Order: sequence, then structure tokens, then C-alpha cells
Amino acid sequence: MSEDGSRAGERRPRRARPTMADVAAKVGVSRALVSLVFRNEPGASKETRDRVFQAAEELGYRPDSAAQMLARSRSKVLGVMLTVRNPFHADLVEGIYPVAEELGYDILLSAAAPTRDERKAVEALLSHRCEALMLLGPKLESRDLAQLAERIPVVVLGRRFPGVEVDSVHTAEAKGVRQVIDHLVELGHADILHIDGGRGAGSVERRRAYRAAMRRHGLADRIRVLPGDHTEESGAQAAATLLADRENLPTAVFASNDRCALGFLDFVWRAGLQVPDDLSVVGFDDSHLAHLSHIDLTTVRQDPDRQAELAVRVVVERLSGERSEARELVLDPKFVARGTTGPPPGRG
Amino acid sequence: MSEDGSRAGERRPRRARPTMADVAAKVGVSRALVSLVFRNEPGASKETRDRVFQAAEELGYRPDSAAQMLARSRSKVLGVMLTVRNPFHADLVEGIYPVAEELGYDILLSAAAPTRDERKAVEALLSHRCEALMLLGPKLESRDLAQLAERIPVVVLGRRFPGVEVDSVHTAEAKGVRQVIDHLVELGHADILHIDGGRGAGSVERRRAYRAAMRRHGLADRIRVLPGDHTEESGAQAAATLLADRENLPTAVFASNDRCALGFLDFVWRAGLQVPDDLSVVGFDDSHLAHLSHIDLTTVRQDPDRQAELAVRVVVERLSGERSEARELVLDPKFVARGTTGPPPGRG
DNA sequence: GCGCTCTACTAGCGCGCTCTAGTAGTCGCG
DNA sequence: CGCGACTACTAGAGCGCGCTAGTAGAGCGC
Repeated sequence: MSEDGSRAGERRPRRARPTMADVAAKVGVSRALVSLVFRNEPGASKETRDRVFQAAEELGYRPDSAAQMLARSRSKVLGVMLTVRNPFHADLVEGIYPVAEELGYDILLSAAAPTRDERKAVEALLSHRCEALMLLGPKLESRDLAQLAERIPVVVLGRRFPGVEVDSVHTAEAKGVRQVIDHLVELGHADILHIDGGRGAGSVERRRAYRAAMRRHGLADRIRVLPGDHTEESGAQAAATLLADRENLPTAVFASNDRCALGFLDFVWRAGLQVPDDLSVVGFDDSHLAHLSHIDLTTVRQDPDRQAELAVRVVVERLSGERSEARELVLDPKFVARGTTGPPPGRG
Repeated sequence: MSEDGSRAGERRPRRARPTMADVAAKVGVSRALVSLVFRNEPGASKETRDRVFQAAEELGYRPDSAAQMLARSRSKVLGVMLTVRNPFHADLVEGIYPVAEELGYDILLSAAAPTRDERKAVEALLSHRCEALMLLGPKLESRDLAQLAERIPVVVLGRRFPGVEVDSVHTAEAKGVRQVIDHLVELGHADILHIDGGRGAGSVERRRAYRAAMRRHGLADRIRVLPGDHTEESGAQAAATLLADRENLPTAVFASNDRCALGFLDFVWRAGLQVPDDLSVVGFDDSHLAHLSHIDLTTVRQDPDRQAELAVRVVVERLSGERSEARELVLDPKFVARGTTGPPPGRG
């Protein structure tokens, strides 16, 4: 790369972005007036407003959010931490934007990834002056979360942190799980296996609820849990394990989430099993993957739009100082029977 | 929600975040010195540095990036526009972070989604003072892109915009496609169908290259293209169409990307076909979905880390004023033969 | 003509930081 | 002892905006 970087920098081929002062000068009014107009505050005549907007348009003026943040104490920015690979997070993000906009907040996204841990993602949001954080299925330790929540309002989505003083919005996992097991039992299943979600969001609750539901149906001795996590890989892994011992196949499999169910399905389809004739499969989330027509996965719907909306409202409410105690919002999930479940083999 | 919002706001239960002045006061030095220390500039003694860092730690001080942006002309922020649902974008984002960090840039993510179009996503990035934009597989019109590129350095990933003066980093689609067809022909295939990628990134090139490669092998009369796009749904759709007329099945299917291939696979697996015995399938991208062990998809690797790295470097180079003409970086793709391709039926 | 209110606008400080142009103090050298 | 060079530090302007406290002028009643 060339050596004349500094000279080139000074040349600044591109004009710096126009400021409020430029707009004001062009219209022939004060900066303050332009500010009023852009904040949509009363105190400017209709004609002036129009002229300001037109001048701004012509100059390509765009309010500088750094300066806005600095000037008002409120930055009006919510920070969202997500895992880019998680499709359910994608659904949540899509639900967050419109509500935030409605309430006048801007959204900043920061991704956690294998090469970028959650702390780093959160750090980035903090230094960008977010007023509050929304954490999508965080895997942080409770201690770290508690510490974070002391500094800044935090809402956690899709995960419970009992004992930590943060707002949280999540699904009543147990209810959904109970409906899954009820549905399967009703169809005639007894050998219902659960693929565990490891450290994933909601896994503990789902596993516990699975055991409880099985016991309630007098199927305590049929309880069978395979280790896994929230990835396709783990579903496939579980399928491989099961197919290695065909004598001992369950008649139904309840995966800890849709991705896991999908991995499982891919594997058994490929192995030539018929779903649901040979085996029923249920997921959890109803991510957009699940209701693709060719998958048509029986699952439990966690309404992401509603979850996102509530989370935004909860955190905004907290920001406006209307509440200081933590709040836990629990949404009812909705069981969705689709094409991957049916009567067990030999009873169809 | 209660009516005393403003009063509550004034009460400010949480202390406002500490500033540089607080740190300076605590150490007993000037703000400027603290600034030096945090920017890691020479001019402060080792002991002072340590004391500053310690004081900052104790106060929980964190530089305010809004103020930083405002004060230096350089914001040191790159804006990334992505589609949250796209797994290949997730791969790219993961590749972007480390390089940006190495070069001292911060990353701001903004998502396009069905409810939030690309213009809006870009607007958000612009008002957050990004110095440059990285657009992942944008679907903008060339005109809009050109207009954008006049205001701010832009690099487009995974897509060509011939005639528009922007930097771009993409794969030599044609090369990859040629290798796909070569591979299939070598295995003995002649009836190779292509599922089109619609308006998706790279689709035009892939379709054209498919036709060209088929002709090169003297298979012009076997060319067959089914409409589709870059989603699982479209792959499944194509599969449904094909299976409706079993007499007329191709022996191999080349999907426009991995997601499409996956949807296709799911459908044909489920229908009881054996892959690759009955049908070979090839994708494009080598997204992390493809190399899941149970999918084991033959595909074309577009190295996302490398693409991400180059894109960041290209845009940073442009920012430092070392170049003003647009640059197009074309990466060689790498064909990856995996388990979804084999000899055509009747020749195995 | 006076005070009053109301609309339409302006002056100017301050948000938390960066950065230029400085000032002390120390050291080495002729 | 004076001078330059270097280290360690500081003063203060200014980045683009929001916002408070103001003003100028019009309209109105008495």
C-alpha cells in the first residue's frame, strides 16, 4: 500500500457530510430551528418546515446519531446481542425492529460467534452507548449477567436466570412439552425419547418437563434421554446412535429444538425410514425452518414476534423509570401438530 | 404505564456512566492524559498508565464511542448490512469481526428483513456514522447502489454490479460451476438439471455458467433449468415438480445454493429416493449447513473467511485514501466432492 | 399607548471526547 | 551556564447536536 496515506487523507476527495449548520445556512435560519424541525417539535411554521426538509434533502443531510447521543442524555439505542447462526434469533430480530421503531428506539446488533464471545459482543454494545441490552438466549454465567444488570437495564429472551435481577421474556417451556407428550401419548406412543438440549436456552426446563410429563402418563420406565444440543449435528448424531440399534428404536422422538429435530430428520430420511409411519418426530421453536412445507415439522410455537415485542416494551418501560424490580414474562407456547407425527408403527 | 415518567427520569436511580474527567480527577491528572493513555499514544509514563487503568477499572469507566466518533473525524466504524436469515451471511460476519478488530475498526450490524428493507438498513448504518459500508449480497438496484457509493465507500460481497463504481469481492462463479459439471459428467451424468437462484447473489452467473459448461460437454440438448431462489422452500418445490413426473427425472441436480439443495434433499429423502444412488445433488456455498456430517453435501466452497477478510481490507485501503478507482476481487472457488454425488443409476 | 399572550424564531452552553499547541522539568553537551 | 532535545504532562478549542432561556413581532383588549 502506498506511502502517501496522510497526504491523500488531507485531500479528502469526498466532501465531509453536511451538518445542521449547512442546512440552516442554506435555508437562512438558525441551527436551533433546523433541530426543532428534525425533532418534529412545535415552534416552526409549516413553510419553514418544508423549506428545511427540502434543503436537507438537497444537501443529503442526515442527522448524526453520534452527536445526537452525545447531546441528549438519552441515546435512544437498544443493543441486541444475538448468535448469527441461530435462526430463531433471526426471527426475534425481525420482530424487534418494528416495535423499537414504533417506540422511537434505534437498534444496534452485535453478534456472538465462536471467534467472538458474548462478553466481547456486549462490550461493543456498551461502548456504543446503548441504553439497554437485549440478550437473545445468552450463555453467560449468572454472575456476569448479574454484574451487567447492575450497570444497565437488561432483558433476557428465551432463557431463565432464576435468582438474577433481570427482566426476562421466555416461553412456559413446561406447558409446551406437556402438550407434546400428551399429543404423542394420545396417538398411542409410549416409547418417547428426548434429545437433550445441553446448555442451550430452555433445555433444562424442557428436559425436566419431559420427565415430569412421562411420569404423569405412567411412563416413568420409558423415559429415555440422549445427550445433544441445539444444533442439526447433534440431532443427526442422536439418529445415528439410535439407528445403530434398530431393535431398540423408540416410536417417537422429541428433540430439544427444531434444528436438532431437522438434523435428526435428515438422517432418518436418508436412512430410508418413513416419518411418521416408522417414527414420529417433534421439535421445539417453530422457527421458520419448521414450517417449510417440505419439512412440515410438528413442533411447539414460541411466538417470536410477540416475544420480541414484549421484550422491547419491558425494557423501554424500565428505561422510563416506571419500574425498578425485575419482571419475568412467561408466554404460553402453542403446540402445532404437523406432518411428522402420527400413530406408532403397528397401530396405524 | 404510570404518568410520572419525567419525575422518575430525573431521579436517575442508576448513576450516569463515569467519564474521562472522573478518571482524571481520581488519578489527579488532566483529561488529556487519560485520553492519551486510552488511545495508547506515547507521552505518559508507565506508572501513570497503570494508575489510570486502575482508576478506570474501579470506576467502571468505558470510553464513550459516540463522543469518540464526534471528536475524531474518523469514526473507525464499518457498517455491515446483512440478511439475518442467510447462513452464508452468518459465516461472512464471523469472518469480518476478527479482521476489523485487527485493523482497529468497530463493526455495526444492520439487518435487512422482510419487514425492513435494505434501504432502511443502510439508512441506519449511515446515521450511525459508519465510514464505509459492507453489503452482503445486496438486492438493491444498481442505481441506488451507485448513488450510495458516491457518498461513502462501499464494498459489495458475493455479487457483481457491472458498471457500478463500487468495490466488490465475489467468487469466480463460473469456475466453480464448471467444476461441478465436469465432476458430474466424469461420473457419467448427462441429464443434469439446474435449479435457478432467481434474483439471489450470483444466480445469473451460475445459470449462465451451467449452460456454457453443458454446451462444452456437448450436452446442449440436455440443458434443463427449473425456476427457484436461494431458499429451502424453492428446492423442495423443485423436487416436488420433478417427482411428479418420475419418468423424466434427471440423474443429477445442481442447485443454485446450499439452502436450495438442502430443501431439495429433504424432499427427495423423504420421498424415499436414495442419494446419490438414485440421484446426485450438488449445492453451492459450502455454508456450514453443507458440511454437517449427515448432509455431507457435494458443493462449491466459497471461502467466507477469506472473502470477509479481503472485503475488510479493500474497504480500509479505500478509506485510507490509497485508491479511488473501484476494485473487483474475484476469488477462486473450490469444488468439494462429498457424499451426495455418485455415478448415475444403472452405471453404478 | 400599555401590558398581555402567542407564535416563530435565536443565542449559546454543554454532552464526552480528540487533538493541537503549548508548558514545566530533566538531561546532556560544549 | 546556556542551549537544544526529550519526556511528561496540561489548556482549551471544537466535533454536531439538544435544549434552556431568551427575543422580536403580531394580535388583542382596554
